[in-house]
Amino acid sequence: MEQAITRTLHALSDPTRRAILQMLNERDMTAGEIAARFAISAPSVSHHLSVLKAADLVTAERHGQHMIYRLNATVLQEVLSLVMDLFKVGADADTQRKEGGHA
Amino acid sequence: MEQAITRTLHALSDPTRRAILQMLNERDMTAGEIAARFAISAPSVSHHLSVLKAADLVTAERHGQHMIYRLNATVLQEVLSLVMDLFKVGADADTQRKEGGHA
DNA sequence: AGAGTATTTAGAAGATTGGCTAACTATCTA
DNA sequence: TAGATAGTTAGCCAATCTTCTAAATACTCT
Repeated sequence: MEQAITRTLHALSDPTRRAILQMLNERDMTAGEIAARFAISAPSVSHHLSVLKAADLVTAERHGQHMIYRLNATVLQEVLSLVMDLFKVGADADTQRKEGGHA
Repeated sequence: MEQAITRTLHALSDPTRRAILQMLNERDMTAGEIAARFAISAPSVSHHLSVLKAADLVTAERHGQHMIYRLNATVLQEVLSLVMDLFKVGADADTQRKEGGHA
């Protein structure tokens, strides 16, 4: 669980991966469509996608020749909420906790 | 700004650094007090503190022989909010980009 | 079955990270 | 001024990260 947070935050700490997540937030995309929007090679993008998948931030589904990637918005939201909760950020800790019961 | 998010998320992606932030969320502490709670060496803790300081997640103030570290809760909250906003998780992608104005 | 397209896996180079010990700087106290 | 204490900086090493090219796998179409 602690491990999961580490994996998720690490996945989010890379600008390319965040850009991928933002693209997927607009719409589902194939690996090729995603790769086409970056200067780095397709295998590198594929690797980033596997990191995001390992962190459960995206899901992948094969459609014929294509792999369709989809944002796992729930997990992203949960982890960020969890981190916020973890630190009870903000001077007013009780304001933070009211919304806390999510998972 | 994009760079700042990367630095902050990277700083948060290490379990030791998150533990330090949680400790500082309870109360301000000296470098020595923090170091004493970990199995790793004092120089290693000092390095983690410098990473957190570079990410503006903590501030440091000298008090005589001691360095007192303090959580910068505002920055932590802002960055996490920013990331949530960035992906506007769970919401319609339509509203997503409009609310960019935060910090 | 064979050719072509989409994507991943393998293996390697180069950069970065996180840990260590040793040495340095800064401050306090005698 | 010298010695002790607190913390950081420097230099090193092993592990991990990001990227690449080349090769393998998965699927479609003829």
